[in-house]
Amino acid sequence: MPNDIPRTLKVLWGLEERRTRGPQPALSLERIVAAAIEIADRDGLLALSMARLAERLGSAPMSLYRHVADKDELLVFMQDAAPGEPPELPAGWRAGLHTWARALQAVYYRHPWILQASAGRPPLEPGQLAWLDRGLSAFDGTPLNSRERFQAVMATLYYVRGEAQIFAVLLSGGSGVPGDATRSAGSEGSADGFGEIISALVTADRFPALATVIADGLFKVETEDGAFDAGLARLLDGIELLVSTRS
Amino acid sequence: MPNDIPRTLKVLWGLEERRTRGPQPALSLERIVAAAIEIADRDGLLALSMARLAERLGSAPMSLYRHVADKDELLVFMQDAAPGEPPELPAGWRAGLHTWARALQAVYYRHPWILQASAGRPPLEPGQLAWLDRGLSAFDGTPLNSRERFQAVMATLYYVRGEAQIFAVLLSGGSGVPGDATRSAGSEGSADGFGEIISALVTADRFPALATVIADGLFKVETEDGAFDAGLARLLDGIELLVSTRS
DNA sequence: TCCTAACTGCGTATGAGATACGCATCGAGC
DNA sequence: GCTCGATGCGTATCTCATACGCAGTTAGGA
Repeated sequence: MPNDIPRTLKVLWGLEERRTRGPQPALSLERIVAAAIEIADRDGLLALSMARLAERLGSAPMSLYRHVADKDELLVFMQDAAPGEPPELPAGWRAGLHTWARALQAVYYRHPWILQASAGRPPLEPGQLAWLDRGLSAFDGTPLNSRERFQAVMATLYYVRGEAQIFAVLLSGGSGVPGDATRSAGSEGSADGFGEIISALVTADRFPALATVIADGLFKVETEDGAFDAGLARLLDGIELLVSTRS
Repeated sequence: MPNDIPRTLKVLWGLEERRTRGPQPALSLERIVAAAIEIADRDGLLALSMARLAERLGSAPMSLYRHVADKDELLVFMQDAAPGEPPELPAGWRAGLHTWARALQAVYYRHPWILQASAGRPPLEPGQLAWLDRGLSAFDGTPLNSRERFQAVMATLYYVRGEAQIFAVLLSGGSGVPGDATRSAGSEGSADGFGEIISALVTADRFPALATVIADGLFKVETEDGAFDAGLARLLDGIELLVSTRS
Protein backbone atom coordinates (compact mmCIF):
# COMPACT_ATOMS: atom_id res chain seq x y z
CA MET A 1 0.00 0.00 0.00
CA PRO A 2 2.76 2.49 0.79
CA ASN A 3 4.07 1.53 -2.63
CA ASP A 4 1.40 3.57 -4.36
CA ILE A 5 2.71 6.67 -2.65
CA PRO A 6 4.69 8.85 -5.06
CA ARG A 7 8.21 9.81 -4.16
CA THR A 8 7.31 13.43 -3.57
CA LEU A 9 4.95 12.53 -0.76
CA LYS A 10 7.38 10.04 0.73
CA VAL A 11 9.93 12.77 1.12
CA LEU A 12 7.40 15.13 2.65
CA TRP A 13 6.25 12.56 5.16
CA GLY A 14 9.78 11.58 6.06
CA LEU A 15 9.42 8.10 4.62
CA GLU A 16 12.50 8.36 2.47
CA GLU A 17 15.70 7.25 4.17
CA ARG A 18 18.60 9.64 4.11
CA ARG A 19 21.98 8.20 3.24
CA THR A 20 25.08 9.39 5.02
CA ARG A 21 27.77 8.69 2.53
CA GLY A 22 29.06 11.41 0.28
CA PRO A 23 30.51 14.87 0.86
CA GLN A 24 29.01 17.48 3.11
CA PRO A 25 26.00 18.77 1.20
CA ALA A 26 26.30 22.47 0.50
CA LEU A 27 22.66 22.54 -0.45
CA SER A 28 19.73 21.15 1.45
CA LEU A 29 16.10 20.73 0.58
CA GLU A 30 15.18 23.17 3.32
CA ARG A 31 17.48 25.90 2.03
CA ILE A 32 16.27 25.41 -1.51
CA VAL A 33 12.61 25.51 -0.59
CA ALA A 34 13.04 28.53 1.66
CA ALA A 35 14.85 30.47 -1.05
CA ALA A 36 12.27 29.49 -3.63
CA ILE A 37 9.46 30.72 -1.40
CA GLU A 38 11.31 33.97 -0.89
CA ILE A 39 11.60 34.55 -4.61
CA ALA A 40 7.99 33.65 -5.29
CA ASP A 41 6.81 35.89 -2.47
CA ARG A 42 8.80 38.86 -3.63
CA ASP A 43 8.63 38.61 -7.41
CA GLY A 44 5.86 36.19 -8.18
CA LEU A 45 5.76 32.66 -9.46
CA LEU A 46 6.82 33.67 -12.94
CA ALA A 47 10.09 35.00 -11.61
CA LEU A 48 10.91 31.66 -10.06
CA SER A 49 13.21 29.83 -12.44
CA MET A 50 15.66 27.15 -11.56
CA ALA A 51 18.45 29.41 -12.79
CA ARG A 52 17.43 32.36 -10.64
CA LEU A 53 16.96 30.10 -7.66
CA ALA A 54 20.39 28.59 -8.07
CA GLU A 55 21.91 32.02 -8.37
CA ARG A 56 20.28 33.06 -5.12
CA LEU A 57 21.73 30.00 -3.46
CA GLY A 58 25.17 30.52 -4.93
CA SER A 59 25.16 27.25 -6.79
CA ALA A 60 24.74 26.00 -10.33
CA PRO A 61 21.28 25.33 -11.74
CA MET A 62 21.81 21.63 -12.16
CA SER A 63 22.85 21.21 -8.55
CA LEU A 64 19.27 21.73 -7.48
CA TYR A 65 18.23 18.54 -9.19
CA ARG A 66 20.14 16.50 -6.63
CA HIS A 67 17.52 17.54 -4.09
CA VAL A 68 14.41 17.99 -6.16
CA ALA A 69 13.13 15.75 -8.92
CA ASP A 70 11.86 18.61 -11.04
CA LYS A 71 10.25 21.99 -10.77
CA ASP A 72 6.81 20.56 -10.12
CA GLU A 73 8.09 18.71 -7.12
CA LEU A 74 9.71 21.88 -5.87
CA LEU A 75 6.35 23.62 -6.10
CA VAL A 76 4.74 20.90 -4.04
CA PHE A 77 7.43 21.25 -1.39
CA MET A 78 6.94 25.00 -1.38
CA GLN A 79 3.21 24.65 -0.89
CA ASP A 80 3.78 22.28 1.94
CA ALA A 81 6.21 24.53 3.75
CA ALA A 82 4.88 28.02 3.14
CA PRO A 83 1.73 27.93 5.31
CA GLY A 84 3.66 27.08 8.46
CA GLU A 85 1.89 25.93 11.59
CA PRO A 86 -1.84 26.55 11.86
CA PRO A 87 -2.93 28.86 14.69
CA GLU A 88 -4.29 27.84 18.05
CA LEU A 89 -8.03 28.22 17.94
CA PRO A 90 -10.15 29.94 20.59
CA ALA A 91 -12.98 28.02 22.26
CA GLY A 92 -16.29 27.72 20.47
CA TRP A 93 -16.58 26.33 16.98
CA ARG A 94 -17.63 29.61 15.41
CA ALA A 95 -14.86 31.70 16.88
CA GLY A 96 -12.47 28.88 16.11
CA LEU A 97 -13.45 28.55 12.48
CA HIS A 98 -13.37 32.30 12.04
CA THR A 99 -9.87 32.51 13.45
CA TRP A 100 -8.83 29.65 11.22
CA ALA A 101 -10.27 31.32 8.14
CA ARG A 102 -8.54 34.59 8.92
CA ALA A 103 -5.21 32.89 9.48
CA LEU A 104 -5.55 31.00 6.25
CA GLN A 105 -6.40 34.18 4.43
CA ALA A 106 -3.22 35.72 5.80
CA VAL A 107 -1.26 32.77 4.43
CA TYR A 108 -2.64 33.31 0.94
CA TYR A 109 -2.05 37.03 1.08
CA ARG A 110 1.52 36.43 2.12
CA HIS A 111 2.07 33.74 -0.50
CA PRO A 112 -0.31 34.46 -3.37
CA TRP A 113 1.53 32.05 -5.66
CA ILE A 114 0.15 29.10 -3.69
CA LEU A 115 -3.18 29.58 -5.41
CA GLN A 116 -1.59 29.59 -8.84
CA ALA A 117 0.51 26.55 -8.13
CA SER A 118 -1.95 24.33 -6.35
CA ALA A 119 -2.64 21.01 -7.96
CA GLY A 120 -6.14 19.93 -8.88
CA ARG A 121 -6.50 17.30 -6.21
CA PRO A 122 -7.24 16.93 -2.53
CA PRO A 123 -4.40 17.98 -0.23
CA LEU A 124 -2.03 15.17 0.66
CA GLU A 125 0.91 17.09 2.07
CA PRO A 126 1.44 17.14 5.82
CA GLY A 127 1.58 20.92 5.87
CA GLN A 128 -1.81 21.21 4.21
CA LEU A 129 -3.32 18.44 6.27
CA ALA A 130 -2.18 20.07 9.49
CA TRP A 131 -4.34 23.05 8.60
CA LEU A 132 -7.25 20.84 7.64
CA ASP A 133 -6.92 18.99 10.92
CA ARG A 134 -6.86 22.23 12.86
CA GLY A 135 -9.94 23.44 11.07
CA LEU A 136 -11.77 20.23 11.85
CA SER A 137 -10.73 20.46 15.47
CA ALA A 138 -12.89 23.57 15.78
CA PHE A 139 -15.86 21.20 15.80
CA ASP A 140 -14.64 19.07 18.69
CA GLY A 141 -17.44 18.67 21.18
CA THR A 142 -20.00 19.66 18.57
CA PRO A 143 -22.96 17.47 17.60
CA LEU A 144 -21.96 17.48 13.91
CA ASN A 145 -20.91 14.17 12.43
CA SER A 146 -17.74 13.61 10.47
CA ARG A 147 -19.22 14.31 7.12
CA GLU A 148 -20.84 17.51 8.26
CA ARG A 149 -17.67 18.74 9.87
CA PHE A 150 -15.66 17.98 6.80
CA GLN A 151 -18.10 19.73 4.51
CA ALA A 152 -18.22 22.76 6.76
CA VAL A 153 -14.46 23.10 6.84
CA MET A 154 -14.09 22.53 3.11
CA ALA A 155 -16.75 25.13 2.39
CA THR A 156 -14.83 27.58 4.53
CA LEU A 157 -11.64 26.66 2.76
CA TYR A 158 -13.27 27.28 -0.60
CA TYR A 159 -14.49 30.65 0.54
CA VAL A 160 -11.08 31.75 1.76
CA ARG A 161 -9.30 30.53 -1.34
CA GLY A 162 -11.82 32.11 -3.65
CA GLU A 163 -11.54 35.46 -1.98
CA ALA A 164 -7.77 35.31 -1.90
CA GLN A 165 -7.51 34.27 -5.52
CA ILE A 166 -9.10 37.53 -6.52
CA PHE A 167 -7.72 39.92 -3.96
CA ALA A 168 -4.46 38.51 -2.64
CA VAL A 169 -2.09 39.64 -5.38
CA LEU A 170 -3.98 42.87 -5.68
CA LEU A 171 -3.90 43.99 -2.09
CA SER A 172 -0.45 42.73 -1.29
CA GLY A 173 1.04 44.90 -4.00
CA GLY A 174 1.30 42.84 -7.17
CA SER A 175 0.32 43.92 -10.64
CA GLY A 176 -3.36 43.82 -11.39
CA VAL A 177 -4.36 45.10 -14.74
CA PRO A 178 -5.48 48.74 -14.71
CA GLY A 179 -2.84 50.77 -16.46
CA ASP A 180 -0.72 47.64 -16.47
CA ALA A 181 2.00 49.51 -14.62
CA THR A 182 3.27 46.36 -12.88
CA ARG A 183 2.85 48.00 -9.50
CA SER A 184 1.12 51.34 -9.38
CA ALA A 185 3.53 53.77 -7.82
CA GLY A 186 1.27 55.63 -5.42
CA SER A 187 -1.24 53.56 -3.51
CA GLU A 188 0.50 50.33 -2.60
CA GLY A 189 -2.14 47.92 -3.79
CA SER A 190 -5.82 48.73 -3.82
CA ALA A 191 -8.92 47.76 -5.67
CA ASP A 192 -9.46 51.30 -6.95
CA GLY A 193 -9.30 51.67 -10.67
CA PHE A 194 -11.42 48.58 -11.05
CA GLY A 195 -14.44 50.53 -9.92
CA GLU A 196 -13.76 53.14 -12.56
CA ILE A 197 -13.16 50.70 -15.34
CA ILE A 198 -16.13 48.60 -14.50
CA SER A 199 -18.43 51.60 -14.22
CA ALA A 200 -17.31 52.75 -17.62
CA LEU A 201 -18.08 49.41 -19.20
CA VAL A 202 -21.16 48.04 -17.52
CA THR A 203 -24.41 49.46 -18.82
CA ALA A 204 -27.86 48.85 -17.41
CA ASP A 205 -29.31 47.56 -20.66
CA ARG A 206 -26.80 44.77 -20.96
CA PHE A 207 -26.20 43.96 -17.29
CA PRO A 208 -29.14 45.33 -15.32
CA ALA A 209 -28.58 43.64 -11.98
CA LEU A 210 -24.89 44.36 -12.02
CA ALA A 211 -25.37 47.95 -13.04
CA THR A 212 -27.64 48.55 -10.07
CA VAL A 213 -25.13 47.12 -7.67
CA ILE A 214 -22.35 49.19 -9.16
CA ALA A 215 -24.47 52.33 -9.11
CA ASP A 216 -24.81 51.80 -5.38
CA GLY A 217 -21.09 52.34 -5.12
CA LEU A 218 -19.87 48.89 -4.30
CA PHE A 219 -16.28 49.46 -5.16
CA LYS A 220 -15.80 52.46 -2.96
CA VAL A 221 -17.36 52.22 0.45
CA GLU A 222 -16.24 49.04 2.01
CA THR A 223 -12.86 47.65 2.88
CA GLU A 224 -12.20 44.22 1.54
CA ASP A 225 -11.66 43.08 5.12
CA GLY A 226 -15.22 43.98 5.96
CA ALA A 227 -16.51 42.23 2.87
CA PHE A 228 -14.53 39.12 3.72
CA ASP A 229 -16.07 38.84 7.16
CA ALA A 230 -19.54 39.70 5.91
CA GLY A 231 -19.55 36.95 3.30
CA LEU A 232 -18.00 34.50 5.72
CA ALA A 233 -20.71 35.33 8.24
CA ARG A 234 -23.33 33.98 5.84
CA LEU A 235 -21.55 30.66 5.65
CA LEU A 236 -21.02 30.49 9.41
CA ASP A 237 -24.69 31.31 9.94
CA GLY A 238 -25.62 28.39 7.77
CA ILE A 239 -23.34 26.08 9.68
CA GLU A 240 -24.74 27.40 12.95
CA LEU A 241 -28.21 26.49 11.78
CA LEU A 242 -27.07 22.93 11.23
CA VAL A 243 -25.36 22.79 14.60
CA SER A 244 -28.48 23.99 16.39
CA THR A 245 -30.58 21.48 14.47
CA ARG A 246 -28.40 18.67 15.75
CA SER A 247 -28.44 19.92 19.34
CA MET B 1 -11.72 57.76 -18.78
CA PRO B 2 -11.93 55.08 -21.47
CA ASN B 3 -8.25 55.82 -21.90
CA ASP B 4 -7.34 53.88 -18.78
CA ILE B 5 -8.88 50.79 -20.29
CA PRO B 6 -6.22 48.37 -21.52
CA ARG B 7 -6.36 47.22 -25.11
CA THR B 8 -7.36 43.70 -24.17
CA LEU B 9 -10.57 44.90 -22.59
CA LYS B 10 -11.29 47.29 -25.41
CA VAL B 11 -11.26 44.41 -27.84
CA LEU B 12 -13.49 42.30 -25.64
CA TRP B 13 -16.02 45.07 -25.24
CA GLY B 14 -16.00 45.89 -28.94
CA LEU B 15 -14.49 49.31 -28.40
CA GLU B 16 -11.70 48.76 -30.88
CA GLU B 17 -12.56 49.79 -34.42
CA ARG B 18 -11.91 47.27 -37.13
CA ARG B 19 -10.15 48.52 -40.21
CA THR B 20 -11.20 47.23 -43.60
CA ARG B 21 -8.14 47.66 -45.68
CA GLY B 22 -5.88 44.70 -46.21
CA PRO B 23 -6.34 41.18 -47.59
CA GLN B 24 -9.09 38.78 -46.59
CA PRO B 25 -8.04 37.51 -43.17
CA ALA B 26 -7.53 33.75 -43.15
CA LEU B 27 -7.44 33.83 -39.37
CA SER B 28 -9.88 35.49 -37.02
CA LEU B 29 -9.84 36.10 -33.31
CA GLU B 30 -12.86 33.85 -32.94
CA ARG B 31 -11.26 30.94 -34.74
CA ILE B 32 -8.06 31.31 -32.76
CA VAL B 33 -9.79 31.48 -29.42
CA ALA B 34 -12.07 28.55 -30.22
CA ALA B 35 -9.14 26.38 -31.26
CA ALA B 36 -7.18 27.39 -28.18
CA ILE B 37 -10.07 26.45 -25.90
CA GLU B 38 -10.34 23.12 -27.66
CA ILE B 39 -6.70 22.34 -27.05
CA ALA B 40 -6.81 23.42 -23.43
CA ASP B 41 -9.96 21.40 -22.82
CA ARG B 42 -8.57 18.26 -24.34
CA ASP B 43 -4.92 18.33 -23.31
CA GLY B 44 -4.63 20.87 -20.55
CA LEU B 45 -3.20 24.33 -20.35
CA LEU B 46 0.36 23.10 -20.51
CA ALA B 47 -0.26 21.63 -23.94
CA LEU B 48 -1.38 24.97 -25.26
CA SER B 49 1.57 26.54 -27.03
CA MET B 50 1.45 29.10 -29.77
CA ALA B 51 3.12 26.62 -32.07
CA ARG B 52 0.62 23.84 -31.43
CA LEU B 53 -2.24 26.27 -31.77
CA ALA B 54 -0.96 27.55 -35.08
CA GLU B 55 -0.53 24.02 -36.33
CA ARG B 56 -4.13 23.24 -35.46
CA LEU B 57 -5.21 26.30 -37.40
CA GLY B 58 -3.04 25.49 -40.36
CA SER B 59 -1.02 28.65 -40.09
CA ALA B 60 2.41 29.75 -38.91
CA PRO B 61 3.00 30.55 -35.26
CA MET B 62 3.78 34.20 -35.85
CA SER B 63 0.55 34.73 -37.71
CA LEU B 64 -1.34 34.48 -34.47
CA TYR B 65 0.28 37.65 -33.22
CA ARG B 66 -1.63 39.68 -35.78
CA HIS B 67 -4.76 38.94 -33.78
CA VAL B 68 -3.50 38.57 -30.24
CA ALA B 69 -0.97 40.75 -28.47
CA ASP B 70 0.62 37.89 -26.59
CA LYS B 71 -0.24 34.62 -24.93
CA ASP B 72 -1.56 36.29 -21.80
CA GLU B 73 -4.06 38.21 -23.85
CA LEU B 74 -5.10 35.01 -25.55
CA LEU B 75 -5.76 33.47 -22.15
CA VAL B 76 -7.97 36.39 -21.20
CA PHE B 77 -9.94 36.01 -24.43
CA MET B 78 -10.30 32.31 -23.76
CA GLN B 79 -11.60 32.90 -20.26
CA ASP B 80 -14.10 35.37 -21.60
CA ALA B 81 -15.43 33.06 -24.27
CA ALA B 82 -15.35 29.63 -22.64
CA PRO B 83 -18.19 30.03 -20.12
CA GLY B 84 -20.74 30.90 -22.78
CA GLU B 85 -24.11 32.32 -21.86
CA PRO B 86 -25.27 31.96 -18.26
CA PRO B 87 -28.43 29.88 -17.77
CA GLU B 88 -31.94 31.15 -17.29
CA LEU B 89 -32.75 31.01 -13.60
CA PRO B 90 -35.91 29.56 -12.09
CA ALA B 91 -38.06 31.73 -9.85
CA GLY B 92 -37.07 32.16 -6.23
CA TRP B 93 -33.65 33.39 -5.19
CA ARG B 94 -32.61 30.11 -3.64
CA ALA B 95 -33.51 27.92 -6.57
CA GLY B 96 -32.02 30.53 -8.83
CA LEU B 97 -28.71 30.74 -7.05
CA HIS B 98 -28.50 27.00 -6.83
CA THR B 99 -29.08 26.62 -10.55
CA TRP B 100 -26.50 29.29 -11.17
CA ALA B 101 -23.94 27.56 -8.97
CA ARG B 102 -24.49 24.24 -10.67
CA ALA B 103 -24.16 25.73 -14.13
CA LEU B 104 -20.98 27.49 -13.12
CA GLN B 105 -19.61 24.29 -11.70
CA ALA B 106 -20.30 22.61 -15.02
CA VAL B 107 -18.32 25.35 -16.76
CA TYR B 108 -15.30 24.73 -14.59
CA TYR B 109 -15.55 21.00 -15.00
CA ARG B 110 -15.68 21.41 -18.74
CA HIS B 111 -12.83 23.95 -18.80
CA PRO B 112 -10.64 23.23 -15.79
CA TRP B 113 -7.84 25.38 -17.15
CA ILE B 114 -9.89 28.51 -16.41
CA LEU B 115 -9.02 28.15 -12.75
CA GLN B 116 -5.32 27.88 -13.49
CA ALA B 117 -5.32 30.81 -15.84
CA SER B 118 -7.49 33.27 -13.98
CA ALA B 119 -5.87 36.54 -13.10
CA GLY B 120 -5.71 37.79 -9.55
CA ARG B 121 -8.22 40.57 -9.96
CA PRO B 122 -11.95 41.19 -10.12
CA PRO B 123 -13.59 40.07 -13.36
CA LEU B 124 -13.70 42.75 -16.03
CA GLU B 125 -14.52 40.73 -19.11
CA PRO B 126 -18.06 40.83 -20.51
CA GLY B 127 -18.30 37.06 -20.47
CA GLN B 128 -17.50 36.91 -16.77
CA LEU B 129 -19.68 39.85 -15.93
CA ALA B 130 -22.64 38.32 -17.71
CA TRP B 131 -22.47 35.46 -15.25
CA LEU B 132 -22.08 37.79 -12.31
CA ASP B 133 -25.06 39.78 -13.51
CA ARG B 134 -27.15 36.65 -13.86
CA GLY B 135 -26.20 35.55 -10.38
CA LEU B 136 -27.17 38.92 -8.94
CA SER B 137 -30.47 38.79 -10.80
CA ALA B 138 -31.46 35.85 -8.61
CA PHE B 139 -32.02 38.40 -5.87
CA ASP B 140 -34.40 40.58 -7.84
CA GLY B 141 -37.44 41.27 -5.73
CA THR B 142 -35.57 40.33 -2.59
CA PRO B 143 -35.18 42.68 0.40
CA LEU B 144 -31.37 42.41 0.32
CA ASN B 145 -29.46 45.57 -0.52
CA SER B 146 -26.79 45.81 -3.18
CA ARG B 147 -23.91 45.05 -0.90
CA GLU B 148 -25.62 42.03 0.57
CA ARG B 149 -26.52 40.67 -2.83
CA PHE B 150 -23.03 41.13 -4.10
CA GLN B 151 -21.48 39.44 -1.10
CA ALA B 152 -23.90 36.55 -1.37
CA VAL B 153 -23.11 35.96 -5.02
CA MET B 154 -19.38 36.32 -4.52
CA ALA B 155 -19.46 33.86 -1.64
CA THR B 156 -21.25 31.40 -3.88
CA LEU B 157 -18.73 32.02 -6.62
CA TYR B 158 -15.89 31.35 -4.20
CA TYR B 159 -17.51 28.12 -3.13
CA VAL B 160 -17.95 26.87 -6.66
CA ARG B 161 -14.45 27.81 -7.72
CA GLY B 162 -12.90 26.28 -4.64
CA GLU B 163 -14.67 23.02 -5.14
CA ALA B 164 -13.86 22.92 -8.82
CA GLN B 165 -10.22 23.77 -8.27
CA ILE B 166 -9.84 20.56 -6.32
CA PHE B 167 -12.16 18.22 -8.15
CA ALA B 168 -12.57 19.49 -11.70
CA VAL B 169 -9.44 18.07 -13.28
CA LEU B 170 -9.80 14.95 -11.22
CA LEU B 171 -13.36 14.01 -12.07
CA SER B 172 -13.25 15.07 -15.67
CA GLY B 173 -10.43 12.66 -16.38
CA GLY B 174 -7.17 14.55 -15.98
CA SER B 175 -4.09 13.38 -14.14
CA GLY B 176 -4.21 13.67 -10.40
CA VAL B 177 -1.29 12.29 -8.54
CA PRO B 178 -1.80 8.72 -7.31
CA GLY B 179 0.48 6.48 -9.26
CA ASP B 180 1.21 9.47 -11.43
CA ALA B 181 0.01 7.49 -14.44
CA THR B 182 -1.29 10.58 -16.22
CA ARG B 183 -4.73 9.03 -16.47
CA SER B 184 -5.41 5.85 -14.60
CA ALA B 185 -6.46 3.29 -17.16
CA GLY B 186 -9.46 1.75 -15.45
CA SER B 187 -11.77 4.13 -13.66
CA GLU B 188 -12.01 7.22 -15.80
CA GLY B 189 -11.41 9.79 -13.12
CA SER B 190 -12.39 9.29 -9.51
CA ALA B 191 -11.28 10.34 -6.12
CA ASP B 192 -10.38 6.80 -5.13
CA GLY B 193 -6.76 6.27 -4.38
CA PHE B 194 -6.70 9.46 -2.41
CA GLY B 195 -8.62 7.76 0.34
CA GLU B 196 -6.06 4.98 0.44
CA ILE B 197 -3.08 7.25 0.38
CA ILE B 198 -4.46 9.58 2.96
CA SER B 199 -5.45 6.74 5.28
CA ALA B 200 -1.97 5.36 5.06
CA LEU B 201 -0.39 8.66 6.00
CA VAL B 202 -2.66 10.31 8.52
CA THR B 203 -2.24 9.03 12.05
CA ALA B 204 -4.38 9.93 15.04
CA ASP B 205 -1.46 11.15 17.12
CA ARG B 206 -0.41 13.75 14.62
CA PHE B 207 -3.78 14.72 13.13
CA PRO B 208 -6.47 13.63 15.59
CA ALA B 209 -9.47 15.46 14.18
CA LEU B 210 -8.62 14.50 10.63
CA ALA B 211 -7.97 10.88 11.54
CA THR B 212 -11.42 10.60 13.07
CA VAL B 213 -13.08 11.99 10.00
CA ILE B 214 -11.14 9.64 7.77
CA ALA B 215 -11.88 6.67 9.98
CA ASP B 216 -15.54 7.41 9.41
CA GLY B 217 -14.98 6.64 5.77
CA LEU B 218 -15.26 10.05 4.20
CA PHE B 219 -13.62 9.17 0.98
CA LYS B 220 -15.84 6.29 0.13
CA VAL B 221 -19.51 6.78 0.81
CA GLU B 222 -20.56 9.98 -0.83
CA THR B 223 -20.53 11.19 -4.39
CA GLU B 224 -18.83 14.49 -4.89
CA ASP B 225 -22.10 15.77 -6.31
CA GLY B 226 -23.81 15.16 -3.00
CA ALA B 227 -20.99 16.82 -1.13
CA PHE B 228 -21.15 19.84 -3.40
CA ASP B 229 -24.83 20.39 -2.72
CA ALA B 230 -24.48 19.70 0.98
CA GLY B 231 -21.78 22.31 1.46
CA LEU B 232 -23.58 24.77 -0.74
CA ALA B 233 -26.73 24.25 1.32
CA ARG B 234 -24.91 25.65 4.38
CA LEU B 235 -24.12 28.82 2.51
CA LEU B 236 -27.62 29.15 1.12
CA ASP B 237 -29.05 28.58 4.59
CA GLY B 238 -26.97 31.46 5.86
CA ILE B 239 -28.15 33.71 3.08
CA GLU B 240 -31.72 32.64 3.73
CA LEU B 241 -31.35 33.72 7.32
CA LEU B 242 -30.32 37.17 6.17
CA VAL B 243 -33.18 37.35 3.71
CA SER B 244 -35.73 36.46 6.36
CA THR B 245 -34.19 39.00 8.74
CA ARG B 246 -34.74 41.71 6.16
CA SER B 247 -38.30 40.64 5.42
C1' DT C 1 -7.88 53.45 -63.50
C1' DC C 2 -4.16 53.14 -60.82
C1' DC C 3 -1.66 54.05 -56.49
C1' DT C 4 -0.88 53.85 -51.91
C1' DA C 5 -1.65 53.16 -47.14
C1' DA C 6 -3.38 49.98 -43.91
C1' DC C 7 -3.45 45.23 -43.19
C1' DT C 8 -2.33 40.27 -43.32
C1' DG C 9 0.70 36.07 -43.24
C1' DC C 10 4.94 34.40 -41.97
C1' DG C 11 10.35 33.17 -42.20
C1' DT C 12 14.15 34.00 -39.35
C1' DA C 13 16.47 34.84 -35.17
C1' DT C 14 16.97 35.50 -30.24
C1' DG C 15 16.85 34.48 -25.61
C1' DA C 16 14.81 32.24 -21.62
C1' DG C 17 13.94 28.10 -19.43
C1' DA C 18 13.78 23.03 -17.99
C1' DT C 19 16.35 19.28 -17.72
C1' DA C 20 19.10 14.69 -19.55
C1' DC C 21 23.80 12.96 -19.23
C1' DG C 22 28.07 12.12 -17.53
C1' DC C 23 32.35 13.51 -15.18
C1' DA C 24 34.96 14.71 -11.10
C1' DT C 25 35.08 14.74 -6.27
C1' DC C 26 34.24 13.64 -1.52
C1' DG C 27 34.13 10.79 2.76
C1' DA C 28 32.01 7.20 6.03
C1' DG C 29 32.64 2.56 6.98
C1' DC C 30 35.02 -1.81 5.77
C1' DG D 1 43.70 3.02 2.35
C1' DC D 2 39.68 1.55 -0.57
C1' DT D 3 35.37 1.78 -2.26
C1' DC D 4 30.75 2.86 -3.15
C1' DG D 5 27.04 5.91 -2.76
C1' DA D 6 26.55 10.54 -2.62
C1' DT D 7 27.23 15.47 -4.30
C1' DG D 8 28.16 19.63 -7.40
C1' DC D 9 27.98 21.05 -11.85
C1' DG D 10 29.51 21.91 -17.11
C1' DT D 11 27.56 20.97 -21.47
C1' DA D 12 24.06 20.15 -24.64
C1' DT D 13 19.33 19.69 -26.21
C1' DC D 14 14.61 20.84 -26.80
C1' DT D 15 10.61 23.63 -26.14
C1' DC D 16 8.71 28.19 -26.11
C1' DA D 17 7.42 33.00 -26.61
C1' DT D 18 8.14 36.59 -29.33
C1' DA D 19 10.87 40.81 -31.83
C1' DC D 20 11.68 42.28 -36.57
C1' DG D 21 11.11 42.93 -41.14
C1' DC D 22 9.68 41.52 -45.85
C1' DA D 23 6.15 40.52 -49.18
C1' DG D 24 1.68 40.12 -50.88
C1' DT D 25 -3.34 42.15 -50.74
C1' DT D 26 -7.06 45.36 -51.32
C1' DA D 27 -10.23 49.44 -50.35
C1' DG D 28 -10.72 53.98 -51.49
C1' DG D 29 -9.00 58.31 -53.04
C1' DA D 30 -6.46 60.81 -57.00
